Amino acid sequence: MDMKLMQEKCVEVASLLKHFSHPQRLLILCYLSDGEKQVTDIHEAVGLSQSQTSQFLKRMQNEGLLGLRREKNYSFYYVENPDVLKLLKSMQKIFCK
Amino acid sequence: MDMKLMQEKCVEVASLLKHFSHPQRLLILCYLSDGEKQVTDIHEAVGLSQSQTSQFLKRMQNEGLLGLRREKNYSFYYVENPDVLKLLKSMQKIFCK
DNA sequence: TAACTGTATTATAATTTTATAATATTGTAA
DNA sequence: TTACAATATTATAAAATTATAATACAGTTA
Repeated sequence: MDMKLMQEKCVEVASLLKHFSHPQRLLILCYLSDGEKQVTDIHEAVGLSQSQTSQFLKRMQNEGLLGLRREKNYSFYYVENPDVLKLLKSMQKIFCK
Repeated sequence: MDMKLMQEKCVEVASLLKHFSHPQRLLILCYLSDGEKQVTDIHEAVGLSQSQTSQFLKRMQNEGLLGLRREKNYSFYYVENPDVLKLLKSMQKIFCK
């Protein structure tokens, strides 16, 4: 792979990986890696404030990592980007064995 | 894997992944993933200033991602952390095909 | 030893991210 | 329709990161 192409890839991938670089936000992603969850469950599971959890989720949704499904007055977030899911799985193999 | 353990892992892994979250720094890591390189080569390859390249390299060395070998008046940096190397390879599979 | 090359350091400004608190919105159930 | 639960938004303060410029240092070579 040539440097020029690699550079472009790195811009794209780094902007995804920004979201992996915060402990509880990474935990959110791991938590979501086995299926959709509602906001309150997420914020209680990872120990972030409701506000910050909501902000993080929204941002990750805006940037295409997560998807959102609304039902009743719940918001269910899930990992939408398939590459992100792949990466989470392979990180679990590398770091959690 | 339980939440408590996962939380600890995420603290550790997120601090590694911080270094993946900047485009040219990620490019440095990719560039080094096929072997050691000297600083000038690195900064020319990735298009960062000499100063910033040196700062990034030093920081990644301090945090255990990179190793350093000195020869003559050159500094050769290489990926020292084997998990980082594994992750780089698996990212290349996911994002660069 | 003087000049040069490669690398590191320092200081600082600019920007981005993170954290926190307060409040707003929306749907649901009493 | 009131009250409540779930989620979102806003503003702002604090902290961390990134960028830039200037300079220092160390080894090499003329």
